[in-house]
Amino acid sequence: MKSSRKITDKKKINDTISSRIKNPDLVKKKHLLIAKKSAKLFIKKGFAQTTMREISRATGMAVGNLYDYISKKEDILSLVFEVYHRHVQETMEIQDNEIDENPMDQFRLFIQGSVKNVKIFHDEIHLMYRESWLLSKENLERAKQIELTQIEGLAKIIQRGIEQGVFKTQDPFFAASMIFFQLIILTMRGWTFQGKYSDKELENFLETYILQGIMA
Amino acid sequence: MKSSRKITDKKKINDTISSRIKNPDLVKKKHLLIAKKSAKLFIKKGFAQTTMREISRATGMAVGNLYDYISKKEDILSLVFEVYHRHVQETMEIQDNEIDENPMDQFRLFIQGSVKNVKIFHDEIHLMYRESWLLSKENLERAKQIELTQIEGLAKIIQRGIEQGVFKTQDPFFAASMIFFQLIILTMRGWTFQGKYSDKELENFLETYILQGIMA
DNA sequence: AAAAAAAGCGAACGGTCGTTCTTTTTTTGA
DNA sequence: TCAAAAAAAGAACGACCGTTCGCTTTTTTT
Repeated sequence: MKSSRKITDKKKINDTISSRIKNPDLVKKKHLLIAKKSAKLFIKKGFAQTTMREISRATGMAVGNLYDYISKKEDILSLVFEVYHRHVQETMEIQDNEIDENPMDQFRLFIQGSVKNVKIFHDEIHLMYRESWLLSKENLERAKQIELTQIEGLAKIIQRGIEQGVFKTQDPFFAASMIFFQLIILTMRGWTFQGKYSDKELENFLETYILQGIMA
Repeated sequence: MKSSRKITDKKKINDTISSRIKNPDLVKKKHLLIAKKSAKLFIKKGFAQTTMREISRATGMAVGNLYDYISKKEDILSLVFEVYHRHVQETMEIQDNEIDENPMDQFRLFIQGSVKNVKIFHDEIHLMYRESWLLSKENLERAKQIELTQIEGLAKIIQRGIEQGVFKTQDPFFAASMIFFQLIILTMRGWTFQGKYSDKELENFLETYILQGIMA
């Protein structure tokens, strides 16, 4: 029997990764597997330094089989970002449901939630800030957009705080951006504080410092 | 005549890069050339994605000749960092000569000087934050140490400001770290502000925001 | 000016990488 | 139950990478 597998068989389903496999549930399952296992490797060794053979070993899938689910190595990096972004957006939606609180409480809640998220996704965030520039133009644009949405959400909280006189800052979006970056500092420069402060201390310092930056 | 070039000929002069070439001035000159040209390539394509052949073309040196001045590709990354660090330390020494100012002025001077430096070395800083983790243990340790020294310098200024009642913060070193990170964030996430603010506006916002974080 | 030393050169080597190809195994459905 | 479709497998391919080696050219020394 002639093989039915030609490169031209690969489908481009909307804006997701192309795949030769027919069963969409299977594709979703394997994409998640590939993303999770690869993320660990990328974090440890970097994207460029991780080989397809290593990914094959980590996922338990043969190299040829991997290429039934992706079309190039870069697709795997996109998959990793996709999985992380999906999670972020899900937790964002939960936060959005609590809009009628007062700005101060909402702000603290946002900070605390973010700190928790940063802790959980420490490695993934580090990876994204290290290697997002390797993404294709479209995928990079999408990553930027998601970050922007998050910053704008925080800016809105600050804006309401200014209107009610509890916060004070020259520009809410600028302040939101700075706070956003301050939140991820632990991810990128953790070693600066290594051994100097306890986790609790660090969290406390961070929240106080951020607050002082926008308090009226 | 038998070639006198054996790998074992290479000298390890103290803690610098090993080289087969005898003339130290020539080594220094070529190391600088290699570092400057490679930095540009690394910034554009990343260290792992830049080939020795590209570095050869950019420097005008044959590949074999490059290896007369280094012993492995990673040495070139170290060279790039070395050149940048030397510059940073030089500008730091100038700033240290002005210790008897009042803390507020000194602080502003520090911030303005840093902003200027960040602007000049935008690409190099970006590169270092992206790829420092590829360095060998010793070189990474040295990079960390230099950053730490800078932070401690800022912390000392803040400390004096607290003693004189102009600044107020829970922990000077923590505050200094946060400020330091805020200063370089523009390098990494410049696109967040792209088209939103002018350069002058950005500088002004940044200084004001940082100041508010530690003002009494 | 000749010999020795130093510096420069680029083809060639061995290995590894991403990707493809063909075959084998498993699943599906009539 | 068995043939057709789908999925999995891994050997093979070709390109390219970092590095080396032996040679040539240039500079220095006597």
